[in-house]
Amino acid sequence: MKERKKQYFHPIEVTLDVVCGKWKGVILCLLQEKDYRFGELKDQLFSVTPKVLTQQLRELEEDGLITRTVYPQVPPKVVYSLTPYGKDLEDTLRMMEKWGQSHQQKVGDNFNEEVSEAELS
Amino acid sequence: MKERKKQYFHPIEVTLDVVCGKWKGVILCLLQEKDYRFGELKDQLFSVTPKVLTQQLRELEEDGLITRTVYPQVPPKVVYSLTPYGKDLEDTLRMMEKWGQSHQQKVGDNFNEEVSEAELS
DNA sequence: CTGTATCCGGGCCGATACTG
DNA sequence: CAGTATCGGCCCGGATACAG
Repeated sequence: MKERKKQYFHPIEVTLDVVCGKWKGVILCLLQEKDYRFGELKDQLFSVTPKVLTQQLRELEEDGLITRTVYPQVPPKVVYSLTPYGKDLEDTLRMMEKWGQSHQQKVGDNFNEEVSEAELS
Repeated sequence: MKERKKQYFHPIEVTLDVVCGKWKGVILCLLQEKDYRFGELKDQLFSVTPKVLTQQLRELEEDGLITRTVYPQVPPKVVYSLTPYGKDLEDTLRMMEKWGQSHQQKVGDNFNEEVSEAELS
């Protein structure tokens, strides 16, 4: 899977190592609000494939941020929720969210300008 | 270089997109303290190659987090410093740093518990 | 509903050598 | 001192199909 045995020079690398996956940030933000089932997450994330979603969730689980609860029934039901360590990230995530909003606004003009696809020649 | 035309589902993706490079977190943390010259950063990061360091710095610059100031002299001198947007990340980075410390600590404790748990019974 | 199994392309990042 | 240039490996993440 994902090897995480490296030596860190700085504590922030630990956090980044754990949070830097294509969908992990959003997943963690969603789970701050409430627990989610696998399919609900898939719907929220819209364009994620089940394989990749499973990967991201497994890694978050291995890193101790979320728990996976299986309800033995048909059809199956699996609920993902935050561990205390995952909840400890809430304030951090909110700050990242805020910064992202303001930064996107700043760069937002650039993004909007290239909405027209007739750009490259 | 690095294409950043994607559509974001969530503001946090902007922040992660900008901060998630192999050395970007540490670089930003260092620059919170003081400005750095290229060689100083290279020394601090220890195992980074000049090519990769340049890449990371260029991307941070493109994203508006840092500025690159060239002093026209021989030998050359280039100083990297934070923009206001980069400075706005300070609190966020500190929180990530703190969480990283405690999480790393937690994993350390688990290891210790596994070894010493037999002594308690 | 909640996943696996396979295949695969791209880009991140490193090693090494060279330059103004 | 502060970078480029070139080559290449690895792994992340997507597409698609299948399964309990």
